[in-house]
Amino acid sequence: MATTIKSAASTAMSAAVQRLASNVLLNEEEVEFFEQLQVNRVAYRRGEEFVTDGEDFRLSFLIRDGWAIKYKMTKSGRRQIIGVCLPGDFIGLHINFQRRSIYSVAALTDLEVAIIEPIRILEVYQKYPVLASGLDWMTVRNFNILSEHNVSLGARPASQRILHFILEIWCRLMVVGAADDSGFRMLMTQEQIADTVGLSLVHTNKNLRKLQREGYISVDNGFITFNDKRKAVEFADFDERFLEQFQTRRLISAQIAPRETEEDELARMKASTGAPSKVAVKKGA
Amino acid sequence: MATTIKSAASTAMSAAVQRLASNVLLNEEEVEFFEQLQVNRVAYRRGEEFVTDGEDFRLSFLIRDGWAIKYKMTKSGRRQIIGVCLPGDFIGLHINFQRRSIYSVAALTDLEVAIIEPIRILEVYQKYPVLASGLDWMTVRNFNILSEHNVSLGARPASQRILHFILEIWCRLMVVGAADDSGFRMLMTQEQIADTVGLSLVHTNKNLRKLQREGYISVDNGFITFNDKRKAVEFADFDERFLEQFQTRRLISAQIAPRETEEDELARMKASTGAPSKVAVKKGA
DNA sequence: CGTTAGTTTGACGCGATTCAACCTTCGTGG
DNA sequence: CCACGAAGGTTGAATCGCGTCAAACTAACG
Repeated sequence: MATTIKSAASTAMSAAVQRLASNVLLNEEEVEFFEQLQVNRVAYRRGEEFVTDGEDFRLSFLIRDGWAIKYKMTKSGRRQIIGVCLPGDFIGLHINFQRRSIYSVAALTDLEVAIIEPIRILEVYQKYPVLASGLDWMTVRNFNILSEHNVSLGARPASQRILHFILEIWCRLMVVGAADDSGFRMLMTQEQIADTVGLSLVHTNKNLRKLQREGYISVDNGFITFNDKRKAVEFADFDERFLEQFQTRRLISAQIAPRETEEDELARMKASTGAPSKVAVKKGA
Repeated sequence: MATTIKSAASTAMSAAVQRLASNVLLNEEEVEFFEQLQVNRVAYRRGEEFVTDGEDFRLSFLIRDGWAIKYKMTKSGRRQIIGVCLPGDFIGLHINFQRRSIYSVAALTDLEVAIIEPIRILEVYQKYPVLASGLDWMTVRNFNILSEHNVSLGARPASQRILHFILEIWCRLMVVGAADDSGFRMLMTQEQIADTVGLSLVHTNKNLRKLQREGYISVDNGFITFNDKRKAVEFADFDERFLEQFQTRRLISAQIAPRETEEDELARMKASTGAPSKVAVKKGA
């Protein structure tokens, strides 16, 4: 099962392009450019820390395959995982603004990433307004994810917090084709989940078992299945609009001829999930 | 005392410009344009909710004076405050991407805001690369603030969490000149603080008192004073780099002639707190 | 001078952490 | 091929932090 998912994610179109295509209509040229961005690749092994809090951080990463975590340590030695990075996610997209990292990043699984020089991202903003719009979308979405985490950590009890997190990961994996309707393979240990939802390992375990006992999820060898999604969403107080944000649109590329007028481009951005991006009014005014 | 601070914040240069100027070198033209952006003003009264979760949200706000909160309600009726908005902060800067709001915003104090059409923000990105760079900076900083909240909520005990939050607000107020070295006027009730740090009102009160008893802060009629900032920063596990981010640079405007070459512009962006922004390479390459 | 919003404090109980033990699976080396 | 250790999962019991309930207090305001 796991193998199927993995191969699906790494064929033909990269996860990153799938992510972008879920928000914005891409043409062939854009897809090609974005794939090209990812030529410079590196692999990390499970457990490897490849960005360290406080140290130099001048290159951006784009996850092609595998999962990673962004985290910080408190002075009392507790680890708080700030974000889980899935295929198609950037790490350090806005790195232009800081010379040193203010968090650490480690590979949760064996990892395949593309290393991207910040300059190339600027190039996206200069030359590919639709792609840029997609990147901005990703930034906004990450902000929303982080906000939801805040709500969970601050105002939701243990079991809801955990289920909410599981639902979030599932949504995000769906977009890049690494989950199916029934569920997904959870690649985090309970300790890592605990450090994400701000609970102790023991308490996380007990509530995870409770969620199973009460029929919200089934766990089989790391594969999490939702028995009744509606019930789970309800119980976890999961914002359905959040879910909508991740609904991938089927329309991808090849629907629009490569060389288009500026009006077409604007139209494509308007057709994206939301209003036109900041680059939309490129020369309008 | 409060009056002094307030008048200081609303004279001559707007808080927003002060914020931008703390990261980026602005010339007169840019300052003027940005002030002009804020001509369309509205006032809200303390307690008024002017953005509602789930409803239309198509205009951006820029706080000129007063404080506001962004929050969400959970289904169990708890309120989690996602962010405190201070003078110079945008609300809905990236609104282009969502038609409806996914949080509510309410005035914490009487509020004076500028209403800005998203199109005008696009204009900033088109025509004023240095200003745009400053806006991006603000976005990144907001992300960092939210990340720190995550760490606090997930991994820090009550008293540290509260003190950390107080220090954060102090830092942010310093940038816009609404706090001094000794402390600042806290304009939130304990209930609002509680909803921000994810604790009950009672427990927040008790720990707030403990912080006073143990000599970290003094509170006099809403004015919070740090008795020993070093000790407070240490106890709250407050990231000093976070603090540095907010250190305002003295160099503002008028240092560079209004009409400059593109190289000067690039240089000014490079001189900002960090590397050049994405708009830096406008026509380079 | 009463009313309301906000602060403060004590008592009680629950939820989460911690400690401690045991179990399973899996990879590695003898 | 089995023995062993390491990593991860599971469970119970004791403890502590935090939430809830309840009541009193203070200051601001009409």
